[in-house]
Amino acid sequence: MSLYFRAVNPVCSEQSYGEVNQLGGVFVNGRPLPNPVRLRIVELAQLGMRPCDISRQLRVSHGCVSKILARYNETGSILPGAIGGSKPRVTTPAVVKSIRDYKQGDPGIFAWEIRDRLLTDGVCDKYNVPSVSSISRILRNKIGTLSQPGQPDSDKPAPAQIQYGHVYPYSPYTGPHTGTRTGSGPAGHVGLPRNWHNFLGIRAFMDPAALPGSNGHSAKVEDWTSVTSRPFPSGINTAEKINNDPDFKYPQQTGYVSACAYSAPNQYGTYGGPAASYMNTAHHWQPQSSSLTPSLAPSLAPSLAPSLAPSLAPNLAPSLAPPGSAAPLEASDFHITTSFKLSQREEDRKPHRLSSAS
DNA sequence: CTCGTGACGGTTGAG
DNA sequence: GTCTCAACCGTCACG
Repeated sequence: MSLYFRAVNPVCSEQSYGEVNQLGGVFVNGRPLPNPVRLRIVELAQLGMRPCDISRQLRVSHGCVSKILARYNETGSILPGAIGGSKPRVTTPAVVKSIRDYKQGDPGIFAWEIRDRLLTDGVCDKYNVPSVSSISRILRNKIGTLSQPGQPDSDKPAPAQIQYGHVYPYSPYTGPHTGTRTGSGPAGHVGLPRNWHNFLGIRAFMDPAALPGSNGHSAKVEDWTSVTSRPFPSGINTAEKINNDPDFKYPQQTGYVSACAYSAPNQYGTYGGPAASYMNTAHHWQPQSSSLTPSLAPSLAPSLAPSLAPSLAPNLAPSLAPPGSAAPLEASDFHITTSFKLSQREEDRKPHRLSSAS
Protein backbone atom coordinates (compact mmCIF):
# COMPACT_ATOMS: atom_id res chain seq x y z
CA MET A 1 0.00 0.00 0.00
CA SER A 2 2.95 2.18 -0.34
CA LEU A 3 2.80 5.05 -2.65
CA TYR A 4 4.82 4.35 -5.66
CA PHE A 5 7.05 7.24 -6.15
CA ARG A 6 8.76 8.42 -9.20
CA ALA A 7 10.48 11.65 -9.73
CA VAL A 8 12.72 13.30 -12.17
CA ASN A 9 16.12 14.26 -11.10
CA PRO A 10 16.26 17.97 -11.51
CA VAL A 11 19.97 17.82 -11.96
CA CYS A 12 20.44 14.87 -14.16
CA SER A 13 17.01 14.86 -15.69
CA GLU A 14 16.92 11.18 -15.22
CA GLN A 15 14.01 9.28 -13.98
CA SER A 16 14.25 8.13 -10.47
CA TYR A 17 12.02 6.27 -8.16
CA GLY A 18 11.40 5.31 -4.68
CA GLU A 19 8.41 4.24 -2.79
CA VAL A 20 6.81 5.78 0.19
CA ASN A 21 5.53 3.68 2.98
CA GLN A 22 2.59 4.35 5.20
CA LEU A 23 4.70 6.38 7.52
CA GLY A 24 5.94 8.64 4.80
CA GLY A 25 9.34 7.07 4.67
CA VAL A 26 11.03 6.35 1.43
CA PHE A 27 12.29 2.92 0.66
CA VAL A 28 13.38 0.91 -2.29
CA ASN A 29 11.45 -2.23 -2.65
CA GLY A 30 13.70 -5.22 -2.55
CA ARG A 31 16.67 -3.36 -1.29
CA PRO A 32 17.96 -3.06 2.24
CA LEU A 33 17.59 0.10 4.18
CA PRO A 34 20.67 2.26 4.15
CA ASN A 35 23.09 1.36 6.81
CA PRO A 36 22.85 4.72 8.53
CA VAL A 37 19.19 4.07 9.03
CA ARG A 38 19.80 0.54 10.19
CA LEU A 39 22.37 1.83 12.55
CA ARG A 40 20.08 4.51 13.79
CA ILE A 41 17.42 1.97 14.56
CA VAL A 42 19.82 0.03 16.70
CA GLU A 43 21.12 3.12 18.35
CA LEU A 44 17.70 4.31 19.32
CA ALA A 45 16.80 0.91 20.62
CA GLN A 46 19.94 0.87 22.68
CA LEU A 47 19.00 4.22 24.03
CA GLY A 48 15.78 2.79 25.26
CA MET A 49 13.40 3.97 22.62
CA ARG A 50 10.61 1.58 21.91
CA PRO A 51 10.46 -0.03 18.51
CA CYS A 52 7.16 1.60 17.75
CA ASP A 53 8.67 4.98 18.45
CA ILE A 54 11.69 4.19 16.38
CA SER A 55 9.41 3.17 13.61
CA ARG A 56 7.59 6.44 13.75
CA GLN A 57 10.64 8.58 14.08
CA LEU A 58 12.58 6.99 11.30
CA ARG A 59 9.49 6.28 9.26
CA VAL A 60 10.42 2.73 8.80
CA SER A 61 7.80 0.09 9.16
CA HIS A 62 7.65 -1.46 12.55
CA GLY A 63 8.09 -4.85 10.96
CA CYS A 64 11.36 -3.74 9.57
CA VAL A 65 12.43 -2.25 12.85
CA SER A 66 11.51 -5.47 14.52
CA LYS A 67 13.49 -7.50 12.04
CA ILE A 68 16.54 -5.35 12.25
CA LEU A 69 16.53 -5.32 16.02
CA ALA A 70 15.93 -9.02 16.19
CA ARG A 71 18.72 -9.57 13.78
CA TYR A 72 20.98 -7.36 15.74
CA ASN A 73 20.14 -9.09 18.96
CA GLU A 74 20.83 -12.43 17.43
CA THR A 75 23.88 -11.68 15.41
CA GLY A 76 25.29 -8.44 16.66
CA SER A 77 25.20 -7.15 13.16
CA ILE A 78 23.11 -4.37 11.77
CA LEU A 79 23.97 -5.37 8.28
CA PRO A 80 21.68 -7.04 5.83
CA GLY A 81 22.39 -10.48 4.62
CA ALA A 82 23.95 -11.50 1.40
CA ILE A 83 21.52 -10.98 -1.39
CA GLY A 84 21.59 -13.05 -4.47
CA GLY A 85 23.99 -15.70 -5.46
CA SER A 86 23.76 -19.40 -5.15
CA LYS A 87 24.06 -21.79 -2.36
CA PRO A 88 27.33 -23.55 -1.92
CA ARG A 89 27.32 -27.01 -3.23
CA VAL A 90 27.99 -29.86 -0.94
CA THR A 91 29.20 -32.16 -3.66
CA THR A 92 32.66 -30.78 -3.72
CA PRO A 93 35.42 -32.63 -5.49
CA ALA A 94 36.67 -33.89 -2.18
CA VAL A 95 33.29 -35.25 -1.26
CA VAL A 96 32.81 -36.90 -4.61
CA LYS A 97 36.24 -38.42 -4.36
CA SER A 98 35.48 -39.78 -0.94
CA ILE A 99 32.22 -41.22 -2.13
CA ARG A 100 34.05 -42.78 -4.99
CA ASP A 101 36.57 -44.24 -2.62
CA TYR A 102 33.91 -45.66 -0.39
CA LYS A 103 32.15 -47.15 -3.34
CA GLN A 104 35.34 -48.62 -4.62
CA GLY A 105 36.14 -50.09 -1.27
CA ASP A 106 32.71 -51.53 -0.84
CA PRO A 107 30.62 -51.67 -3.99
CA GLY A 108 27.64 -52.75 -2.00
CA ILE A 109 27.72 -49.81 0.32
CA PHE A 110 24.48 -47.93 0.80
CA ALA A 111 24.15 -44.25 0.34
CA TRP A 112 23.27 -43.74 3.96
CA GLU A 113 26.37 -45.65 4.94
CA ILE A 114 28.41 -43.39 2.74
CA ARG A 115 26.79 -40.45 4.39
CA ASP A 116 27.71 -41.77 7.79
CA ARG A 117 31.25 -42.36 6.72
CA LEU A 118 31.56 -38.88 5.32
CA LEU A 119 30.67 -37.66 8.75
CA THR A 120 32.78 -40.05 10.74
CA ASP A 121 35.77 -39.53 8.50
CA GLY A 122 35.45 -35.82 8.79
CA VAL A 123 35.05 -35.28 5.09
CA CYS A 124 31.91 -33.39 5.83
CA ASP A 125 30.30 -32.11 8.91
CA LYS A 126 26.67 -32.29 9.72
CA TYR A 127 26.09 -28.99 8.03
CA ASN A 128 27.46 -29.79 4.66
CA VAL A 129 27.09 -33.49 4.35
CA PRO A 130 25.17 -34.38 1.22
CA SER A 131 21.78 -35.91 1.61
CA VAL A 132 21.30 -39.56 0.94
CA SER A 133 19.55 -38.68 -2.25
CA SER A 134 22.42 -36.49 -3.30
CA ILE A 135 24.82 -39.30 -2.63
CA SER A 136 22.66 -41.62 -4.64
CA ARG A 137 22.65 -39.15 -7.47
CA ILE A 138 26.38 -38.83 -7.28
CA LEU A 139 26.72 -42.57 -7.35
CA ARG A 140 24.37 -42.79 -10.26
CA ASN A 141 25.54 -39.89 -12.32
CA LYS A 142 29.13 -39.43 -11.47
CA ILE A 143 30.34 -42.71 -10.21
CA GLY A 144 27.70 -44.88 -11.71
CA THR A 145 30.02 -46.49 -14.15
CA LEU A 146 32.43 -47.33 -11.43
CA SER A 147 31.38 -50.86 -10.85
CA GLN A 148 30.01 -51.60 -14.22
CA PRO A 149 31.70 -54.44 -16.03
CA GLY A 150 34.02 -53.41 -18.76
CA GLN A 151 34.23 -49.93 -17.49
CA PRO A 152 37.61 -49.64 -15.96
CA ASP A 153 37.55 -47.61 -12.91
CA SER A 154 40.07 -44.98 -13.39
CA ASP A 155 41.22 -42.53 -10.86
CA LYS A 156 41.21 -40.02 -13.59
CA PRO A 157 38.51 -37.52 -12.98
CA ALA A 158 36.57 -38.77 -15.95
CA PRO A 159 35.64 -35.34 -17.17
CA ALA A 160 32.44 -36.40 -18.75
CA GLN A 161 31.23 -38.03 -15.62
CA ILE A 162 32.53 -35.93 -12.84
CA GLN A 163 31.57 -32.47 -13.63
CA TYR A 164 32.01 -30.32 -10.71
CA GLY A 165 33.73 -27.47 -12.24
CA HIS A 166 30.91 -25.44 -10.91
CA VAL A 167 31.22 -26.47 -7.38
CA TYR A 168 32.41 -24.12 -4.78
CA PRO A 169 35.96 -24.68 -3.85
CA TYR A 170 35.38 -24.45 -0.20
CA SER A 171 35.99 -28.02 0.62
CA PRO A 172 39.39 -27.43 2.12
CA TYR A 173 37.74 -25.70 4.95
CA THR A 174 36.09 -28.27 7.08
CA GLY A 175 35.65 -26.28 10.17
CA PRO A 176 32.63 -26.52 12.31
CA HIS A 177 30.82 -23.77 10.49
CA THR A 178 31.36 -24.95 7.03
CA GLY A 179 28.94 -24.17 4.47
CA THR A 180 25.43 -23.82 5.53
CA ARG A 181 23.29 -21.38 7.24
CA THR A 182 23.35 -23.21 10.42
CA GLY A 183 26.37 -23.31 12.58
CA SER A 184 27.11 -22.42 16.08
CA GLY A 185 25.20 -19.23 16.00
CA PRO A 186 21.52 -18.71 15.95
CA ALA A 187 20.17 -21.62 14.10
CA GLY A 188 18.78 -20.82 10.75
CA HIS A 189 19.28 -17.19 11.07
CA VAL A 190 19.12 -15.24 7.93
CA GLY A 191 22.08 -13.88 6.22
CA LEU A 192 24.48 -16.60 6.92
CA PRO A 193 27.10 -17.10 4.36
CA ARG A 194 26.13 -19.17 1.51
CA ASN A 195 28.89 -18.90 -0.92
CA TRP A 196 32.56 -19.21 -1.04
CA HIS A 197 33.21 -15.59 -0.43
CA ASN A 198 31.35 -15.96 2.75
CA PHE A 199 33.41 -18.88 3.71
CA LEU A 200 36.28 -16.54 3.63
CA GLY A 201 34.21 -14.41 5.86
CA ILE A 202 33.94 -17.26 8.23
CA ARG A 203 37.62 -17.56 8.23
CA ALA A 204 37.93 -13.90 8.77
CA PHE A 205 35.73 -14.14 11.73
CA MET A 206 37.57 -17.04 13.18
CA ASP A 207 40.90 -15.89 12.04
CA PRO A 208 40.98 -12.32 10.89
CA ALA A 209 44.50 -12.78 9.67
CA ALA A 210 43.17 -15.06 7.06
CA LEU A 211 41.26 -12.36 5.39
CA PRO A 212 43.14 -9.41 4.13
CA GLY A 213 45.12 -11.37 1.69
CA SER A 214 42.42 -13.63 0.62
CA ASN A 215 43.47 -13.86 -2.90
CA GLY A 216 41.41 -11.45 -4.71
CA HIS A 217 38.02 -12.92 -4.63
CA SER A 218 35.58 -10.33 -5.58
CA ALA A 219 33.87 -9.17 -2.52
CA LYS A 220 30.37 -8.04 -2.84
CA VAL A 221 28.93 -5.77 -0.34
CA GLU A 222 26.38 -8.17 0.91
CA ASP A 223 29.21 -10.39 1.79
CA TRP A 224 29.38 -8.46 4.92
CA THR A 225 31.36 -11.14 6.48
CA SER A 226 33.82 -11.61 3.75
CA VAL A 227 35.72 -8.46 4.06
CA THR A 228 36.89 -6.80 7.09
CA SER A 229 37.69 -3.58 8.60
CA ARG A 230 38.57 -2.97 12.11
CA PRO A 231 35.79 -4.19 14.28
CA PHE A 232 33.91 -2.00 16.52
CA PRO A 233 35.62 -2.12 19.83
CA SER A 234 32.48 -2.96 21.62
CA GLY A 235 31.69 -5.74 19.29
CA ILE A 236 28.93 -4.15 17.39
CA ASN A 237 29.07 -5.12 13.85
CA THR A 238 28.43 -2.51 11.34
CA ALA A 239 29.98 -0.99 8.37
CA GLU A 240 32.40 1.78 8.50
CA LYS A 241 31.95 2.35 4.86
CA ILE A 242 28.44 3.33 5.37
CA ASN A 243 28.73 6.68 3.83
CA ASN A 244 32.09 7.07 2.37
CA ASP A 245 31.97 4.28 -0.07
CA PRO A 246 31.28 5.67 -3.47
CA ASP A 247 29.75 2.41 -4.42
CA PHE A 248 27.46 2.31 -1.53
CA LYS A 249 23.93 1.82 -2.46
CA TYR A 250 22.60 4.78 -0.63
CA PRO A 251 25.19 7.51 -0.68
CA GLN A 252 24.75 9.98 2.00
CA GLN A 253 22.70 12.92 1.16
CA THR A 254 24.32 16.00 2.42
CA GLY A 255 22.76 17.48 5.44
CA TYR A 256 20.77 14.62 6.75
CA VAL A 257 20.81 10.95 7.01
CA SER A 258 18.06 9.59 5.02
CA ALA A 259 17.07 6.51 3.25
CA CYS A 260 16.06 8.73 0.47
CA ALA A 261 19.62 9.49 -0.28
CA TYR A 262 19.94 6.82 -2.81
CA SER A 263 22.69 6.05 -5.13
CA ALA A 264 23.54 7.40 -8.45
CA PRO A 265 21.96 5.70 -11.38
CA ASN A 266 24.97 3.80 -12.37
CA GLN A 267 25.25 2.46 -8.92
CA TYR A 268 21.76 1.43 -8.45
CA GLY A 269 21.40 -2.19 -7.88
CA THR A 270 24.90 -2.80 -6.82
CA TYR A 271 26.72 -2.67 -3.63
CA GLY A 272 29.65 -3.47 -5.68
CA GLY A 273 33.17 -2.47 -5.54
CA PRO A 274 35.93 -3.46 -3.28
CA ALA A 275 34.42 -3.77 0.07
CA ALA A 276 37.60 -4.19 1.91
CA SER A 277 36.92 -1.32 4.17
CA TYR A 278 33.27 -1.96 4.37
CA MET A 279 32.67 -4.87 6.52
CA ASN A 280 33.02 -6.05 9.95
CA THR A 281 34.79 -9.06 11.10
CA ALA A 282 31.99 -10.49 13.04
CA HIS A 283 29.36 -12.47 11.33
CA HIS A 284 26.14 -14.18 11.91
CA TRP A 285 27.61 -17.18 13.50
CA GLN A 286 29.08 -15.18 16.20
CA PRO A 287 27.99 -16.76 19.41
CA GLN A 288 25.63 -14.84 21.48
CA SER A 289 27.17 -13.24 24.44
CA SER A 290 26.89 -10.12 26.39
CA SER A 291 29.44 -8.59 24.12
CA LEU A 292 26.92 -8.65 21.37
CA THR A 293 24.69 -6.24 23.05
CA PRO A 294 27.09 -3.48 23.73
CA SER A 295 26.27 -0.06 24.76
CA LEU A 296 26.08 1.50 21.43
CA ALA A 297 26.39 5.15 21.96
CA PRO A 298 29.82 5.32 23.48
CA SER A 299 31.27 2.57 21.46
CA LEU A 300 29.84 3.30 18.13
CA ALA A 301 30.49 6.92 17.81
CA PRO A 302 34.25 6.76 17.56
CA SER A 303 34.11 4.17 14.92
CA LEU A 304 31.38 5.69 12.97
CA ALA A 305 32.34 9.25 13.22
CA PRO A 306 34.69 9.16 10.29
CA SER A 307 32.16 7.67 8.02
CA LEU A 308 28.94 8.99 9.28
CA ALA A 309 29.90 12.42 10.24
CA PRO A 310 28.52 14.89 10.20
CA SER A 311 25.07 13.63 9.80
CA LEU A 312 25.01 10.66 12.05
CA ALA A 313 27.78 11.01 14.49
CA PRO A 314 26.13 13.81 16.40
CA ASN A 315 23.23 11.53 16.98
CA LEU A 316 25.43 9.01 18.57
CA ALA A 317 25.68 11.11 21.61
CA PRO A 318 24.21 9.52 24.68
CA SER A 319 21.27 11.81 24.57
CA LEU A 320 18.72 11.37 21.92
CA ALA A 321 18.97 13.58 18.99
CA PRO A 322 16.21 16.04 18.44
CA PRO A 323 13.33 14.51 16.63
CA GLY A 324 13.70 14.71 12.95
CA SER A 325 17.40 15.06 12.99
CA ALA A 326 18.05 11.46 12.43
CA ALA A 327 16.62 9.83 9.45
CA PRO A 328 13.04 10.64 8.87
CA LEU A 329 12.52 9.27 5.46
CA GLU A 330 9.98 11.63 4.25
CA ALA A 331 8.92 11.60 0.72
CA SER A 332 9.35 15.30 0.71
CA ASP A 333 12.94 14.73 1.63
CA PHE A 334 13.53 12.71 -1.39
CA HIS A 335 15.91 15.11 -2.90
CA ILE A 336 16.83 13.71 -6.19
CA THR A 337 20.39 14.74 -6.31
CA THR A 338 20.95 11.18 -7.03
CA SER A 339 18.47 8.96 -8.55
CA PHE A 340 17.29 5.53 -9.19
CA LYS A 341 17.69 4.70 -12.72
CA LEU A 342 15.03 2.62 -14.13
CA SER A 343 16.30 -0.12 -16.26
CA GLN A 344 14.39 -0.93 -19.30
CA ARG A 345 13.00 -3.85 -17.45
CA GLU A 346 11.83 -1.55 -14.77
CA GLU A 347 10.44 0.85 -17.24
CA ASP A 348 8.34 -1.92 -18.58
CA ARG A 349 7.26 -2.92 -15.16
CA LYS A 350 4.00 -1.48 -14.09
CA PRO A 351 4.01 0.18 -10.76
CA HIS A 352 1.24 -2.03 -9.64
CA ARG A 353 1.39 -0.78 -6.14
CA LEU A 354 0.09 2.52 -7.37
CA SER A 355 -3.32 1.10 -7.28
CA SER A 356 -3.16 0.79 -3.56
CA ALA A 357 -1.62 4.12 -2.97
CA SER A 358 -3.62 6.40 -0.83
C1' DC B 1 -1.41 0.38 21.32
C1' DT B 2 2.51 -2.66 20.65
C1' DC B 3 4.89 -6.20 18.54
C1' DG B 4 5.89 -10.71 16.24
C1' DT B 5 5.20 -12.91 12.02
C1' DG B 6 3.85 -14.49 7.33
C1' DA B 7 2.61 -13.13 2.69
C1' DC B 8 3.89 -10.39 -0.85
C1' DG B 9 6.33 -8.19 -4.54
C1' DG B 10 10.63 -6.81 -5.35
C1' DT B 11 16.15 -7.08 -6.22
C1' DT B 12 20.32 -9.53 -6.60
C1' DG B 13 23.95 -12.58 -8.15
C1' DA B 14 25.90 -17.33 -9.05
C1' DG B 15 25.39 -20.89 -12.10
C1' DG C 1 24.00 -12.01 -23.03
C1' DT C 2 19.98 -14.13 -21.07
C1' DC C 3 17.60 -17.12 -18.06
C1' DT C 4 16.74 -19.66 -13.73
C1' DC C 5 16.79 -20.12 -9.09
C1' DA C 6 17.17 -19.22 -4.40
C1' DA C 7 18.69 -16.14 -1.42
C1' DC C 8 17.67 -11.54 0.61
C1' DC C 9 14.96 -7.09 1.20
C1' DG C 10 11.04 -3.88 3.45
C1' DT C 11 6.17 -3.21 3.65
C1' DC C 12 1.80 -4.48 4.92
C1' DA C 13 -1.76 -6.80 7.35
C1' DC C 14 -3.16 -9.79 10.75
C1' DG C 15 -3.55 -11.60 15.32
